[in-house]
Amino acid sequence: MSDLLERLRDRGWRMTAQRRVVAEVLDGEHVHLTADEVHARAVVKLPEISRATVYNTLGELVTLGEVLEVATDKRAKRYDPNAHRPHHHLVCARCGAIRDVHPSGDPLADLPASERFGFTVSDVEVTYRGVCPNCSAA
Amino acid sequence: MSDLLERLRDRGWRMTAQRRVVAEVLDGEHVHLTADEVHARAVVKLPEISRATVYNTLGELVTLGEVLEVATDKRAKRYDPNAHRPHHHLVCARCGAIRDVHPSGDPLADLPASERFGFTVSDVEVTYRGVCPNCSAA
DNA sequence: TCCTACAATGGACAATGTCTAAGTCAAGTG
DNA sequence: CACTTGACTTAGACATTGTCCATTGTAGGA
Repeated sequence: MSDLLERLRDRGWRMTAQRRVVAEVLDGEHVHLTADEVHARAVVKLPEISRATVYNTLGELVTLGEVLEVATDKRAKRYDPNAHRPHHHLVCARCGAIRDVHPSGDPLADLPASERFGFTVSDVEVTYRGVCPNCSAA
Repeated sequence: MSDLLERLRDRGWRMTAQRRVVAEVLDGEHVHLTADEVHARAVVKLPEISRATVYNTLGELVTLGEVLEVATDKRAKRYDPNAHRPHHHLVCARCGAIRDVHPSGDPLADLPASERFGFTVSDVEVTYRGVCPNCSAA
C-alpha cells in the first residue's frame, strides 16, 4: 500500500496525515468498507479527522482510479482498494459479507452488438448473490 | 400490467387507489424509476398519496417478487417492473439512462466452485457501463 | 349497512452524502 | 531555516433517501 502513497505523491498529491490514514485503512484484501466505516477506523488513528475529509479523500482516490466504488449494498457506497486486479463480487444476502471473485470468461464479450443500443460499452460489474457458509449453518 | 393487479388480488392484496396508481406508474419496458420518481408520478394521478405509502408499496411489490430492486445507481434504489423476464442492465455513465439487455451465456456458470467460498450462489446481477449514443454525440 | 382488520397519512427521525466559509499546513522558494 | 501560498481540513448546516409510528381512513366480508 505504500506503493499507493508513492504513486499519489508522484501525481502531485499533497501528503497529509489524514490522507495517509485513509489509505492505510483501505489496505488489504477483501476490504469493502462504507465511507462511514472508513471514517470510524480513521478516527481511531487520527481522532480529529473529519467526515468531510474522508468523503473528499475517497472521492479523489476513486477519480484517480486507485479505489473502486462498488454498489453491492443498496444503502451506502462501498470502497474497494483492489482496483488494479479486475474482479467481481460475491455477496451474502443475509449478513452482507463480501468476497472478491474471479469468474472465468469475459462478460463484456457476452453482450452482442444488437444488445448494445449504440452504447460504447467500457465496463462490467458483476455481483453474485447467495448465502455464505456461516449464515447457511445457522 | 392489469395481470399484475389480478395476481396481487389473488394473493390477498387489498386493492386501494394508491396501490393501483403505483402499479400503473411502474408499467412498461425499460422503466427504472427511483422511489421518489415513482412518488412524483403517482402524485399527478392521485395528489394526496404519501411518500410512506409509495415506499411501503414498492417494498411489498419487491417482497412478492413482482418488481426488482436494481443497484445501477449508487444514490437511490431503482425499481424494475420487468421481474418475470430475466435480464441485466446497460447504464450510461454520463446521463444515467438505463436499458434492459440480454447477454448470451450464463454468468452463474462462469463462477467455478473454487471461487464460491462455500456460498450457495443463487443470483447474478450484471451491470454494463458505457456512454449512450446521445451523450457520445454531444 | 356496519365492522374490523388492513392500509394510508404526515411528520418525526435516521442514515448517507454534499457544500461552504474559515482556519491550517505541506512543500517549494529564497 | 523562515516565508508564502494555495491546496487541504474542519465543523456544521443542508440535501437526499429511506424508515417508523400513532392516528385516521377504508376495502371488502358478514
